[in-house]
Amino acid sequence: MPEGHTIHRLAQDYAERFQGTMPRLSSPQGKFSDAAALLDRAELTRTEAHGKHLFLGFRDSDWIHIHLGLFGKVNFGPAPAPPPTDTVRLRLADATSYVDLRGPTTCALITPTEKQAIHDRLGPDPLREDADPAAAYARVSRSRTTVAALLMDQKIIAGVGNVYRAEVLFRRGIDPYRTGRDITPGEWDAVWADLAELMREGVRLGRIDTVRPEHTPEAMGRPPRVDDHGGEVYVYRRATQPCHVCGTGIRTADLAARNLFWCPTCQKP
DNA sequence: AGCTCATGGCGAG
DNA sequence: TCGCCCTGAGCTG
Repeated sequence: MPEGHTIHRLAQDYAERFQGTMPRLSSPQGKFSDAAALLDRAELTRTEAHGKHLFLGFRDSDWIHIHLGLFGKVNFGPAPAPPPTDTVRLRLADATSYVDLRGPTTCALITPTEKQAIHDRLGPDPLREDADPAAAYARVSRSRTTVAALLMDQKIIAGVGNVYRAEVLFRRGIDPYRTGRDITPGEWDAVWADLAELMREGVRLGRIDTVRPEHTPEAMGRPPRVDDHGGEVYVYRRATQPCHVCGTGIRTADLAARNLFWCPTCQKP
């Protein structure tokens, strides 16, 4: 379940196992059979991530565009690959390993032109070298929309999802309902820098950890936290529980069909 | 067995 | 803003 860090990690993992090899491609589910047949035993030449979009490059100019959506999952394993279940959209397999893709919103064969169009409609990605935070701020600072909604808008900044949005706003002490035009350049710089650091750590660890050392359960004398999404966070899915910093009950609300979480004390208007 | 919910995003109105 | 698409886990009964 994917925010940008997951996708960048997947780009690395696909490359580590298959780059330079000519894997078998198949679509046991059937929805990607034609393209899989076309690229069967073609060389995987490179992989790339931009925000939540994953690109697998074959030969010189064939790309598979993958977007996991909310439900998509990727599972790697060692050869021999087990018989696939009927929900596997795409399997890559070679002599040493296999990888199964299930439930993606998108899995499509695209041209370099179509790939470029996807890059063009995405905002800068804090995990990419070519990212320009000023381009994002130019749009944020002109908008009357809430900063919480802007952070989820992939045209403005690519790769941030519901967890990073809630956590970075908490860490910077920013009320989620402030508007974009109310965010100062200094605040945006700090949000961007924080996201870049948190997401890089997310790629490395494969999970979202946002709690500073001084606020961990051990440091605060609290019992160790058990959470079903795996990471240590300040506010995400902690509605009504006490804030790790000030003890105020964490609040939650619907914002653009997603659950928003924040501390009304630590995040001042 | 059926319901609800989840780190996402699209198109219609 | 709503409905819809993709899947699976964790409930309830």
